[in-house]
Amino acid sequence: MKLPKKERQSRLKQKIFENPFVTDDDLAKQFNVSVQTIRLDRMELSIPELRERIKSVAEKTFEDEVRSLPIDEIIGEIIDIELDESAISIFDVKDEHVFQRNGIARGHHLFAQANSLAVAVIDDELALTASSQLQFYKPVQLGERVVAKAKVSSKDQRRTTVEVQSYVGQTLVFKGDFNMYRSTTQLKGDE
Amino acid sequence: MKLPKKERQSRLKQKIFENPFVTDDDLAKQFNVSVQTIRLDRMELSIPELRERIKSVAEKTFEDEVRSLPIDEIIGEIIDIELDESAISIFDVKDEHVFQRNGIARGHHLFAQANSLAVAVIDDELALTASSQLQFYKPVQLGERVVAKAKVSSKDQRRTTVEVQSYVGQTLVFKGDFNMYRSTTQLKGDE
DNA sequence: CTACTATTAGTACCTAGTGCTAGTAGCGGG
DNA sequence: CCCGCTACTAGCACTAGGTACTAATAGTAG
Repeated sequence: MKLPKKERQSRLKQKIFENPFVTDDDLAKQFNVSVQTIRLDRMELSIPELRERIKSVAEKTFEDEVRSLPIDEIIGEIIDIELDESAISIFDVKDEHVFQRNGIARGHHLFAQANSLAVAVIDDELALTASSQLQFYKPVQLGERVVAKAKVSSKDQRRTTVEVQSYVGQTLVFKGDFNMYRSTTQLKGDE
Repeated sequence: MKLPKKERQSRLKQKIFENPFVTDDDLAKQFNVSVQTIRLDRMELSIPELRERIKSVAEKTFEDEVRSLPIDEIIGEIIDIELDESAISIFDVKDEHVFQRNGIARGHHLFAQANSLAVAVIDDELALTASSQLQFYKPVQLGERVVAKAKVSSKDQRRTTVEVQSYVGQTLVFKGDFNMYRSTTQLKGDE
């Protein structure tokens, strides 16, 4: 019934990573061992206690000044924004964003960063992407930092056009033209 | 030296808003009153204790984080594939795919499903998206099942064009034309 | 003087731990 | 068969940052 130590510890690590809000007691019950064993495991794995874990998660958000902006659903970190004008975000390419076999960032992450930024820059209750044209100029590699710059290029009653250009260093790697619906009533289009 | 009650309470509120990580003890020293007074004030103002405050901040971040990450797995489930010909995948729209405020699926998930499918249908070691044109016809709602159908429409030495159409029931909700690079050598383009 | 508010003090209890000591169960080697 | 080792368990004292409650005191208004 009980797992070997190594197995338990690696699962423990995973569990806590997935849900840092879990107590030692919960874990002890899940793994069918004593609380003490869980604590020994945490020591060995250098995993801090529940409250410290929660605190560090909270500190991360809190330190981000951008948290006050209505940006709770953004891919990448917004570092500058002028509503209905322009915005800049950065996105660090990590393991989970790339193809395992060649370390190239998957396209939808670049799209997601650009599209989120296009949504964020629009100063309206609702912003949905109606259509877009994308160009992927150069593969982005693991570890690179993508800087996306959005500019509102035109605006009428219902629609706004946002141009997003993403760079790695000085190199243009991606460009997207987003045609966005605005306003409070949703008719067509997505996001 | 000591402030009147009302004044102290409004400053207390402000202090805690600015820095939710402050303890009652700290506050008591700052306002030069007893810890009990601070606690009575918090009760009257319905401000939760330190740990609860930290926890709620952490929960907010954590939910945002897990929301932006799971774009990684192969998006949608491939239910039929004929290499270099066509493919079909399904994608169920869940909580984590939609905007909280209106339950509409975020565009990059539809893009990700379509783009993954375009990559999958190509019978080559490497397939990267060079460019694409997207149309979002209708918002997709939480709980809906999106069926994406990919068709290879043209093919030459280096490039393949894949048309993907996504449906909810009989309704076309999304269309994407993907211009893909193939082969083992990577030159330009992403994914 | 009494009533009332604001404040302070102190106690028991809570959670989710740390840090420590001690004991046991199972296994391999000599 | 005992020795030593690892893994696990158990218990106790203590901690922070509280809750919930009772009681006492100071000041002020009627």
